[in-house]
Amino acid sequence: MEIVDLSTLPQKDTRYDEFLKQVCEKYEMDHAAYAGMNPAAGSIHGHVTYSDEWKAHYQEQGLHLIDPTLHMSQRSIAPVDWSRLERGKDFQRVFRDAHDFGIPDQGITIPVRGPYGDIGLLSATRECSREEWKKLVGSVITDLQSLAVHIHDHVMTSESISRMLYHPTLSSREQEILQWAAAGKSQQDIGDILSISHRTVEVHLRSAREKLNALTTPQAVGRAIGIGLIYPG
Amino acid sequence: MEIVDLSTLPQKDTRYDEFLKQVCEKYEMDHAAYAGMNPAAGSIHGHVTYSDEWKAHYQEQGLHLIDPTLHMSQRSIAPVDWSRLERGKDFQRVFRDAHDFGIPDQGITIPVRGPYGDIGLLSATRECSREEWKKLVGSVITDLQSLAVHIHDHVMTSESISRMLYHPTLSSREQEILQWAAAGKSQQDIGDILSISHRTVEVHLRSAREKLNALTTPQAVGRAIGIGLIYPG
DNA sequence: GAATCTATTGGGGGATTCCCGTAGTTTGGC
DNA sequence: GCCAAACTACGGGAATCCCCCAATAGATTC
Repeated sequence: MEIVDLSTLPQKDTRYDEFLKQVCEKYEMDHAAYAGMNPAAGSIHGHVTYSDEWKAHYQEQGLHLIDPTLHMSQRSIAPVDWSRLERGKDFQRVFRDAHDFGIPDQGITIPVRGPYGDIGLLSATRECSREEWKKLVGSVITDLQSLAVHIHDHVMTSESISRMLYHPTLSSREQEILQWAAAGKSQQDIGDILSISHRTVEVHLRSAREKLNALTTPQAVGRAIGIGLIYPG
Repeated sequence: MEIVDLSTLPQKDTRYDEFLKQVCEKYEMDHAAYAGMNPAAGSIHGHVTYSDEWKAHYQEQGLHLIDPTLHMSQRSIAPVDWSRLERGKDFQRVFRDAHDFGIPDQGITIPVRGPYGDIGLLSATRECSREEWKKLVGSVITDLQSLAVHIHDHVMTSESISRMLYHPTLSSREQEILQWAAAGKSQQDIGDILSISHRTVEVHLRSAREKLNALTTPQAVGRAIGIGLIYPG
């Protein structure tokens, strides 16, 4: 996974940073962050109101690989209050570091999903008492959900980023062969079915794995199904 | 695609119908409808406040195959006002029929996506002037977005739906290991992660394949994702 | 015409999966 | 208490997958 800090791009679009700042002000938050990711394409990109030092540290340390807020988002639909995250090793690591940069572990993340396996996350943090936080969240969560959809939709439909993040396209042969693999056929079977060498089948499977950023065929099949390139066989 | 009317099931859960009715009342709508679909698994299920006659007609005619509100939802993240739908052949067909059953073509559909490729749609309609409708939508859309997430999350995690769709149930260990396989881990990797022998991992994968009636692990992963037992890793 | 991409086939070899067993412990239900 | 099922663990051997390499033909692009 590679991190792309959208604010450093040449076609930098300051509207998003501005947008996040406004979110902070309007909803009385310390920080707001948007992250978009596409596991199949293997990319993460984002806008944050955090300090540049934290951004640099986060990227240097590869914290995106263990960030529990990112992991959570891969399986949740509903907003997740950080207090409900599992207090594991990764959590300790990320939030201990975050604390050193003045970022509290009191926050909320709202995931939204797009049609191409893309995931958008809108997070907001605030340092205050637990009671105060609960009350705040209750009063702004529906607005934040709406904003999360809005910003993710906006980012994904913008030309510059969508080209980077769009789900990979398999060649018709790759798609065909992956479909047979999902149907439980071995490489030899597929070769016989398509009247080609099982060697060739393996080549196509490999390139399909590469395009889907998958380490194994099972993972490739899973991702292809997840983004609708093939169907469960 | 097969349609399942959740309200006709023996384990019928009237809370959803009740919920939709309340949505109508609270937000001054004529009708509200929830539809959940999983293109990968090829299923559609739903709750509606429409008349039984319309439900029957809809299913008999197979209107779900051409319903533009369903099609739209497969590629959109943001809410879609029906006035923005393409006025094509399918639109004419569905909404002409709908009109005969007292359902207006003024409505809005809010799509939400889950981690398994599942899509939830919350729709609401109201017969009134264009100005009135615009004003109404503006004032309730954020609430509806929030409700859409809520109901879809609820339906997808409810026991009844998963039982209804006849899913083989994997043991927690099998599910866990299959999830790691979908994440691209080898049997040896998984054994190391879970601190068990890679032989044992293979046993669990085998029984998972048997339960899913799959010939290979890729097929098992695909099916498990298709029916929502695991998510693409 | 050259370069690039895709589809195709092949060899060799190591890594991995998969199927055939056996067997002890735990867990939950009857 | 008993039984079925799940979970754990181990091993041999065959099948399969996966990765390295190279090579040809056709289509498209520059």
